[in-house]
Formats: sequence, structure tokens, C-alpha cells
Amino acid sequence: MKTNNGAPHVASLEPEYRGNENPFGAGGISDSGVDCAQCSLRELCFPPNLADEEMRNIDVLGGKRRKLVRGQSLFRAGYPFESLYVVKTGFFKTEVLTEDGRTQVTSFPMAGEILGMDGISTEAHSCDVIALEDSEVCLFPFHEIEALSAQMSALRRHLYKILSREIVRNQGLIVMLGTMCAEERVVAFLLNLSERFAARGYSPVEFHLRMSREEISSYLGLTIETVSRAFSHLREAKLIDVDKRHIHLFDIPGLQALLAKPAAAKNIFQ
Amino acid sequence: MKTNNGAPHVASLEPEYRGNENPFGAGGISDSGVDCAQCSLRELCFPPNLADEEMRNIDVLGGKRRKLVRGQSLFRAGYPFESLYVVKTGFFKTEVLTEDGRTQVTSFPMAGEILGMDGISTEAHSCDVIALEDSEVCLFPFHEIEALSAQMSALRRHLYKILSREIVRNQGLIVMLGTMCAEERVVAFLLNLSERFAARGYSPVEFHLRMSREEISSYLGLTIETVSRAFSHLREAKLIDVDKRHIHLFDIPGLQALLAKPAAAKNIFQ
DNA sequence: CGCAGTTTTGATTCATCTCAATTTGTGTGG
DNA sequence: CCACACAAATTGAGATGAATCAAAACTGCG
Repeated sequence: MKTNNGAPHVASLEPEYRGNENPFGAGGISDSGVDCAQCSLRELCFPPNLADEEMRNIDVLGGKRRKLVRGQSLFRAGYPFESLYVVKTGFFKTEVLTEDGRTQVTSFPMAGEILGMDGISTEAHSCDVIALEDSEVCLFPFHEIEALSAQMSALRRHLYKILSREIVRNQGLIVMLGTMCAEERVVAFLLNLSERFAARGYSPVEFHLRMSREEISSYLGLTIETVSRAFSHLREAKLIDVDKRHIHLFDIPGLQALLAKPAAAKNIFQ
Repeated sequence: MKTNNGAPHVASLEPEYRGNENPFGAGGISDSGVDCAQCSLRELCFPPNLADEEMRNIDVLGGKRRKLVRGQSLFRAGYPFESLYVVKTGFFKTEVLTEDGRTQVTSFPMAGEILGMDGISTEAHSCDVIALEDSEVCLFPFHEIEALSAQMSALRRHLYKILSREIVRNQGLIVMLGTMCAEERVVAFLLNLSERFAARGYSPVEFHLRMSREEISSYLGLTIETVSRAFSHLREAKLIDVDKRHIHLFDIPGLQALLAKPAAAKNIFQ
């Protein structure tokens, strides 16, 4: 985890690939002899310590990729579930839609994160996934993963863990929405992005937001104006600098401290 | 799904079992030759259409049960993950605890629902599970399930689906917390309980709350007072009757209608 | 350069929280 | 069985944080 403090190095997950406007279907899928064993995201996609032979199985599995242009959807709610996806480059949002017409952004997946797990349950997706910038995903047809997981216990356990990790991640979001005030939510959001950039070798203190205020506010269960005011207030407090979508965190411990004094002080006596 | 409308039949999930005050450890686990094939919860626990032979495998797996008295914890955050559990009788709450000392109830599991899936990811639990009344769970040591799932594709797929279903369930909670106002949350909570009682053959219109107002308000991200006022308001509107923990839903379509007109009307133009 | 969309900022309203008091329910011991 | 204390739930009044409404500033794009 290098930090790149100071230097004007902005975290950049700019897409390596361009073009491909095909909005749907199998279009946009390439099969370009991908080598998962060499992939820098390997430890995010797969269980550690695989034997060479096992890794070859996975190469067969993960031979396909799909490119998406900004704004394009990877899948939408109701689409039949076919694959899991790993973000190779770029940035996405997932948006949940309910029967009664409500909509909420529930995550902002980035490189190495897995998409599509919602679909396993009913064999249809329950959310939209949309690229926030030109992006690329690796495609893993689920029936193939599933079959391979019969023989490869490491893969099977990894799948169980990935699904469970998503459950725990969502629990964190639930607690945020249920217990934090507006400014705390914004801080939690920034610190979460910071950590995830850091884990990928980018600066945890300076980065570019790929999502609009609207998308942030949806994710945080707030209005655009409240998010904007929270940013301004944090800037006045010299904790961050915000210039449009460019974020600079001046004082991460200070930001963390804002989260550490919750109204849940009552719990001390439990 | 029988409805039992009208009749003064109150949903009763009273425990069949009593006693056993052992607060922890292996205490309270019985091995009483359970027969999963005959269990009325079978279709909730296991994949459908298992061959007899496969069902015998599962019987071996699920031979253990654990009884809990009201207030006792099945596990707590930080405990090493060992088993998945299925609620046999009774009622629970799951409570998530964050590093910064926040707490929130995230579900109220009842008969047939599965507990412990949060632990797979890190091999330690991330929440507390506490019995709201004297209860009993069936115990499935995860390493045994996991091993059996190598041979039994139906079980393996069922596990993937169960984990995915929990992800989707949490998404619903996220949208509720992110988009609904206080009264809507309370209505959503009541309708959710109603459906789950109905699915178990109990009355969907008349039931007893096992949880306190405090626990409800934590789950809904509100204060006790706001929940209480919402109950009173719904009673004044003749949609429900509330008497302490006894709930009677007079007008389910009317309640559903309260959820159908969200602030997300703006989305019409997207 | 101008126009549409996005973001910020300000003024006001409103929903929910907070604080406080009352009611109701529950358990205990005389 | 009743009196009492204690906990849970309701209700009211007032404070406040976030939403809403409105306008200005900024950005990007043709």
C-alpha cells in the first residue's frame, strides 16, 4: 500500500481501452487469450495459492472480456443472470430498483470488484450496473464457474467467501444509512474511497470522483444540496479540499475522528 | 399460503422447548436423531427434489440442535465462524456492530431462516445474534456442508443461492433506509412481517411482535418515539390496530398503497 | 460565445429528533 | 392481593438537521 503523499499524482483509473459502442447483447465481448495468471488483479479475483494446473482451468474460464463506454449498462434489473463479472478497468455504479419505483445507488465498484452476485438467487438480476467511465470487465459464465467449483475446493470456498463478503459490505452500508448524520455519511464515503484507492496503489489522499453529486447523494440517502453543503463545510474545516470532482483529503485522522463519536454513546451501559 | 383472515387466530411461534440455561459453548447442543427429510422447514433449508440418498447425507449433517432461552446469544461479533444455523423455532435479532461503536439491528430471523452467513467471509462473525424468545436452531458445521457441497451439486447451488438471496434482501433494506420516510419504513416493516408469517401458515393480518420498540426503531433507523407515533397515526387512519405488541392489519392494500407513491416520482423522466 | 446541465449557496419549511412528562405494563416483596 | 419500583411505550412541546424551493455560479460542449 504505497501512499503517494504530497506528489500531485492523482489516482487515475483511466480506461486502457476505447470505443465499442454496441449497447447490448453479446456485442462488445472479446476473446483475446487472456492470461489470468498474469493479471494484476489476480489476488482479488481468485483464491490464493492455486496450483498451476488449477490456474489453467481458470484461464479457460475467464477468457472473455467486455468493454463498456461511459453510461452503458453491463446488465439491468430483470435481465437473466448468466455471468459474474470482475471489473478490469474503469468505474461503475450499481442501482437497485424496487417494485414501488424507488431507486438507489448501492455501490461504486472499481477494479477487482465483482459484479452480478445479486443474480444467482433468482437467476435474474435485481439491479442495474452502469459504467461511470469507459470500462472493461472480465466475464465468468456462472454455470462454468459453478461446474469448476465442484472439483476445485479452493474456488468453491472462494466463491462462498466472496458472497459472504458482499453480505458484510452491505451490512456496513445499512449501519451507515441507519445511524449516521449527513456529514458523517459523506466522510464515511470519502474514507471508503480513499481506502479502496490505496489498496490499488493509488493515492489515498488525492483522487478524482467518477460519480456525480446526484449519484453520491443517492448512495448516501441524502439530497444533492446536503452533500454539497457537507463538502463545503469539510473544506471550511480544512479537512479536505474539493474542487468539482477532484478531492484532496488533508487530514485523514481528523476525518476518522468525526466518525468515532456517534450518538450511540448510550450503548456504553449495555 | 393460507391466510386465516378474520378468525381470532393469532400467529404463534411459541417455542416447543424450554429450559437449558447454559449460556455458551457446546452447552445446549443436543443430538437427538433429527430427521431433516421429515422437517416441515425442509423446503426452506434445502434444495428441492433431493434424491433419498442425498437427503440421508443431509440428515447426517444436520443432526445437531441448540436451544436458546430468551436473551441468549447464538454467537457474537468476533466469534470464530463454525456453523450455519437454521431457525427451527422462535425468533431472533441480528445486530451489527461497527468499529466506531455504532449498533444496528439488521434483521429479525424466524423459522426456516438462515443465520451465520456473515461469518464465511473472514471466518469470524460480524454481528451478534440474539434470541428474542426461547428458540431452537439446527446446526450445520460449515466445513461439513462445504465438503458435502463438493459432491452434491444441488446443495452447492443452493448455498450459492442462499447467500445471493441474503445480498438481495440487504439491498431491500438499504433502499428502505435510503429512500423511505418514517411512516413508510414502519409500514414496510409490518408488511414484511405479515408476508413472512403468511409464508409459514400464520395469519398475515394478526400477529404478535417479538421485538421491543427499541429494536424496531434500531432496525428502521428511527427513534422509539417516531416509531410509536407512526403506529398511532396508522391506527388513527384505521389501517391497523396496535395494542402493545399485538398487531392487527385491517387494510393491507391500503398499507401497500402508502408505499407506492414515493418521492422518486422524478424518475419518471429518466 | 451562448446554452444546458451541474454544482453551490441561500432562505424557508418540514420531518424527525430531543427532552420531558404521563401512562401502561411487569415483576417483587410485604 | 396490593403497594411499589422499574421498564416499556405513548404523547406532547420545542429544537434542529435535512429537504425543499429558488437563484446564482460554474462547467463543458457545440
